[in-house]
Amino acid sequence: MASSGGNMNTFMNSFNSFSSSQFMTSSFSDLLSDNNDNNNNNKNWGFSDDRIKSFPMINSSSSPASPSSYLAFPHSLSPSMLLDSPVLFNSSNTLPSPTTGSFGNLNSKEGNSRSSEFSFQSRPATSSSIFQSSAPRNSLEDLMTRQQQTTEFSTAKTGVKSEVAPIQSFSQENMPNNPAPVHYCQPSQYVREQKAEDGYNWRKYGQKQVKGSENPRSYYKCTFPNCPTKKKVERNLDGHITEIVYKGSHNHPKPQSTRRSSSQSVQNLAYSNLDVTNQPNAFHENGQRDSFAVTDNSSASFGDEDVDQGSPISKSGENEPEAKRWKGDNENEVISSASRTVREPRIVVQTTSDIDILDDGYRWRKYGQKVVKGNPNPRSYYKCTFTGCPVRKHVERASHDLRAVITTYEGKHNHDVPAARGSGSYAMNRPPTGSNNNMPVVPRPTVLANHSNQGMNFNDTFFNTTQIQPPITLQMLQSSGSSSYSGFGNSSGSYMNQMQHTNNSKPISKEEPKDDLFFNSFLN
DNA sequence: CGTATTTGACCTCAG
DNA sequence: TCTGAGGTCAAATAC
Repeated sequence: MASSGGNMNTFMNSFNSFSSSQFMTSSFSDLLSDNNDNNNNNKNWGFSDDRIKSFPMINSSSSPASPSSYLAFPHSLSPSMLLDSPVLFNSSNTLPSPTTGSFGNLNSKEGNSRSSEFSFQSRPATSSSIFQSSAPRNSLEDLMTRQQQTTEFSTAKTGVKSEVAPIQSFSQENMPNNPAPVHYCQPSQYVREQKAEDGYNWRKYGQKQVKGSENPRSYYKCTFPNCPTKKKVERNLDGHITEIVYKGSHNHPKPQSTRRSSSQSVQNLAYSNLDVTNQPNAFHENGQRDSFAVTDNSSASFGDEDVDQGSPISKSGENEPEAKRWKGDNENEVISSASRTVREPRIVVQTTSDIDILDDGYRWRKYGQKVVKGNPNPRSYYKCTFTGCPVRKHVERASHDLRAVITTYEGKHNHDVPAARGSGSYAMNRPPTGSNNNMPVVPRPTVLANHSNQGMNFNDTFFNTTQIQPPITLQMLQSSGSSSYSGFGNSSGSYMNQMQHTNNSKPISKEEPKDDLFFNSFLN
């Protein structure tokens, strides 16, 4: 925790600003409650390396990621749902979003022919307009100011000044009622669309065969001028994305144009149309304002999913030694956003954040907790509070890295993302664009996970997503969202307590007997 | 013809 | 210091 304290602080600062204006306390509490367990401070998160990968994807054959899989989804399921789904993308976000990955990522060149397009091309104009229009104009500035006012944190590890944790928001695509028809593109077609998968435009700048994996890894950069965000995508032989890792955070809003044109000019146009002022969330890694420090939270297009994975909340200091490797260290592998590859000092954003778990946009009710073998950290179990929704998830921190959080989803939501509590606006995760800018958004899992696991055995059914999250995040959330929380410095234990507190305090529907059964079934 | 992708070489860093 | 692996560059190529 200490190591990431700086980051958390940063994030918190941002968060605080949010809380005052845009955030709903209730939302926070929800978040908090959801993440309670995540707060564990244990340092040992015994995850295998595999699990740690940022975006664990899905099996190619049945993975949601595959175009075919998507096609299989009922129309009733919006892309957002998919996104929401647990796929952590995330980090990545990024996943259920799966991958937060992003659907785009789904489009793989390899293995896919261009003939088919698989992408969510059109986003309902309505939704986008709705969300984006409401953002407060000065929110960004306000936020910045607050950040400055807030105490500066330095990252313990690096000693670097606190970085701002970019907040992500979810895109409208997650919005329920999203009328926009989902267009599934054939793999081949979406090749170029791929950039848009997560709502941003990407340019591939490299590909390499990674040792130990037969899957080629592709490297992408955000095409937005001066945007440091990068992502690497691994696809299996079938062309399905198996892993997506985002690095850095976007310093600009997502392009609004629904159709991602491959041409740069078009992209620029789209960007230019965005009202940057509405992107308050922009955080600078240094905690300073930057001309472009705006994080696109909003965008959510799809997703959310993607969530921004690319725009992770926190980041690990660029200088942070630990955060530097996204490869080698299993601990940081998934997580780490700042890799040595990052040459720009500014890139400090990590792919995922602790918050992810919290904010997949859905409401969760904790129905169990258990310490599983191999990981001293308790695993919380949550159930979607939406009536009739069978989705469950459990969250735990990696034993080896507090920042890494593994979120596993089971089933798929049979409803859209609920609106934020207490506010007429979007779910906390998906703040209205306008507001969303202000709202700290939790990055989603980067990878889109397959939601269609219902009916599977507990162990087999859940999708695992690993996220690295700055430990701070949760606390930040608590403090910002809930008045009762103590400062950052709290020990993990206190943190947990707080979390629990939150849960209890918020209105919770009665637990269903089946929950218990469910819980018991795997407990035994 | 412009833009994006491919791909081999080069760079950086951890062990 | 060397080596290997991952990440990036940039010319060539494809679209």
